[in-house]
Amino acid sequence: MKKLNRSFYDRDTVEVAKDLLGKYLVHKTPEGERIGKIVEVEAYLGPHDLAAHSAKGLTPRTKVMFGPPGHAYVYLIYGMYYCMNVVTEEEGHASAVLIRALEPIKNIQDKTSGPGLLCRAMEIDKRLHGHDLLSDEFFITEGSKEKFTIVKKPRVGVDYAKHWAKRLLRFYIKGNAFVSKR
DNA sequence: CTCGGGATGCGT
DNA sequence: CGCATCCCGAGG
Repeated sequence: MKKLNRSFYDRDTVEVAKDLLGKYLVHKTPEGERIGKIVEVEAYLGPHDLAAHSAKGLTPRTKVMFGPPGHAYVYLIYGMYYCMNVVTEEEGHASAVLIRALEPIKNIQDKTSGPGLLCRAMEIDKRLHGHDLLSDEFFITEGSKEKFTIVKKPRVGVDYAKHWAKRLLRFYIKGNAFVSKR
């Protein structure tokens, strides 16, 4: 299937987030090619978005978010899970889309309903932090041409972000069984 | 250097 | 609701 190109990611973050639904995340590991369909995402809109890591400015950790679009921003959360984001918009904009749930398509054994779980199932860890998603081992492709309704909700776990916590920046495929339960 | 807390998930 | 488990970022 056709790999998404740079210009797909170099667009408005909310548009990229919604368009990522239904696409296929592919990671080629030594054990085989792991593929999951993206069914849930969240948009993080840059340094002015108090829920975004980039709101703390350009630090060693967030440097990738400030970089060019189409790269993976992977970080460790609560000392035990990794979360994966796709960097969006032009360099310096520091926006990203968090991948929150996948529907297993190929070579996936473990659970994928949640950002930490899907990284474990896809073998995504800090080695892939900053990785270019136009590479040949880790990328996103077009999905099936199915029709679906997109549900919009507040983002999960960002109550600290004042009015930004209320914004409807979480998107998922209505009725999909693999959307995370929260 | 210390220290508080986190875009989580699971068990109670 | 508690907790695992550790890196980051702020402050001294």
